[in-house]
Amino acid sequence: MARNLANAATKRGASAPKRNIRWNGVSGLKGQRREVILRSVANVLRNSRLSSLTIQDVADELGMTKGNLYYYFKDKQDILYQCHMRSMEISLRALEEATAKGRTPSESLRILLTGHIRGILDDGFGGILQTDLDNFRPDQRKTYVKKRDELERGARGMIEDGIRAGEFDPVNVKLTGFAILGAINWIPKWYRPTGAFSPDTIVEEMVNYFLRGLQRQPGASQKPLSKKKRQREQHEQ
Amino acid sequence: MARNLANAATKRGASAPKRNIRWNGVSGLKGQRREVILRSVANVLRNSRLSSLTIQDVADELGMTKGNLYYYFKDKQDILYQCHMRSMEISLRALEEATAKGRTPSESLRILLTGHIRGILDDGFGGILQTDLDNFRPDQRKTYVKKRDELERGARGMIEDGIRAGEFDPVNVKLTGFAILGAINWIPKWYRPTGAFSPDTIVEEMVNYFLRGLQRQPGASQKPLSKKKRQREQHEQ
DNA sequence: AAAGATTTTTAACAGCGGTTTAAATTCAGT
DNA sequence: ACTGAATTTAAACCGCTGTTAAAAATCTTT
Repeated sequence: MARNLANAATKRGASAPKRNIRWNGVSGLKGQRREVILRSVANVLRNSRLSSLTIQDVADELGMTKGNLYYYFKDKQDILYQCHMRSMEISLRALEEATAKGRTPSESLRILLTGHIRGILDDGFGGILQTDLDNFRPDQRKTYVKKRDELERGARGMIEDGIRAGEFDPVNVKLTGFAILGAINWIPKWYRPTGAFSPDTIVEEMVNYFLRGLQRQPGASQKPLSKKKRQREQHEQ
Repeated sequence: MARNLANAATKRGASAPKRNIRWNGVSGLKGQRREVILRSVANVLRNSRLSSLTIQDVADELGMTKGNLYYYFKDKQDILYQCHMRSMEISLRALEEATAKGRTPSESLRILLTGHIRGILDDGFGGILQTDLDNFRPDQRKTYVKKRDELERGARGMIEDGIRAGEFDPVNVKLTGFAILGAINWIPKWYRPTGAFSPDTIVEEMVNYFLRGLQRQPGASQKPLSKKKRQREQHEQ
């Protein structure tokens, strides 16, 4: 019964029991198992809804006792936080790829949004986005919000670039960004892996729609962009 | 101390204490107070986040004890359900207005989305949308989902009409509908009444963006709409 | 002022779910 | 096989929060 986690962890990597690292490092054995647990949370998240995400559920999914989870994580909040970060990292990778040189704003934005959506659909951490950050510890919230802002700023930057380049209509960058990212964040609410729409279809169709709304209309009036008045931030959580 | 609710209820309507109806009707005294309570939930929802929406909070907001709430509602679930319905009714009113005769699809859709967003921003029940329907009683869920589907079908219908009329691009109606409504449902996550954006601005900017993404591009290829293959429903909650 | 219904409070209950602790088990290395 | 470290379990704890029941207070009517 004590092999469950180990089994899960080494399921893919043959049966080689050779483990030379034993300490508590990021990539140590304990660290690996932490990842297994987090992936398991993602699984639970896929099926049941967030409101019923209980420590017990996660333990059941793994076939271990809930007490054991506290050997790997400080508390539930910590687990949730880690999930948030995993999810965010995937999206930030997409941002990185998107901001590579030599792309038009449309191309960049398409890559970013595609990667962002795929991350939500594929890795299963999407559902975590519904959680609010209220019971994060200050440092956790700070770290997470920083990265989230990075993502949002990235998306907004591309929209701005597109407007400046005359490729996009002069929309309100911030609100349009909220609209796009909000629509994406909402996906886990209706998406079901067994449903009618494949991730490919969803990505294709949604990203197309998002971009079409930005594309400059030939007959549109050219409003002068950027009055440069830094509007106060409106974004609590 | 027993006047709190009454005070709140009659705050606006002068100090006339005449109450001829006493029974438990929809519009009876008890019914009126129920509305006051629900509005109070909306207030709590505006400030704190949903995860911390506790019966105690609601009672505090009203200046009464939590036990008293059970004189007006069966249980917490019931309260939440009522909030859902209030919120939905507002949106359905917008749908009704939007589907009046003699409007183009764009016009209809604009009215619907405007009313829907305004409802979320103004009445304060928007935050309730984050809740999942898991712990609804079957009948509650059925009733609510029926109305929600009505709203979604309404929106989709307008998109379809627009495509048929050559006014909109031939998008995937369902997914585009998810995108639009999802973006709207997400609004309570970032909107703050004291923030930089007024409801007017938000409505204006978002609805414009949503419609621009639908508008037929002059050079776009005309895909034949409606293969009529009823795709399986993908929408659990 | 009294009676009866309505409304509110008080206080206690109950269960769920996160957390802790110590004991038991497993594992790696000798 | 033995030892100590790493891992897991079992069981209990505990606080929070929804809920209930009965008593107290208030209001309405006569």
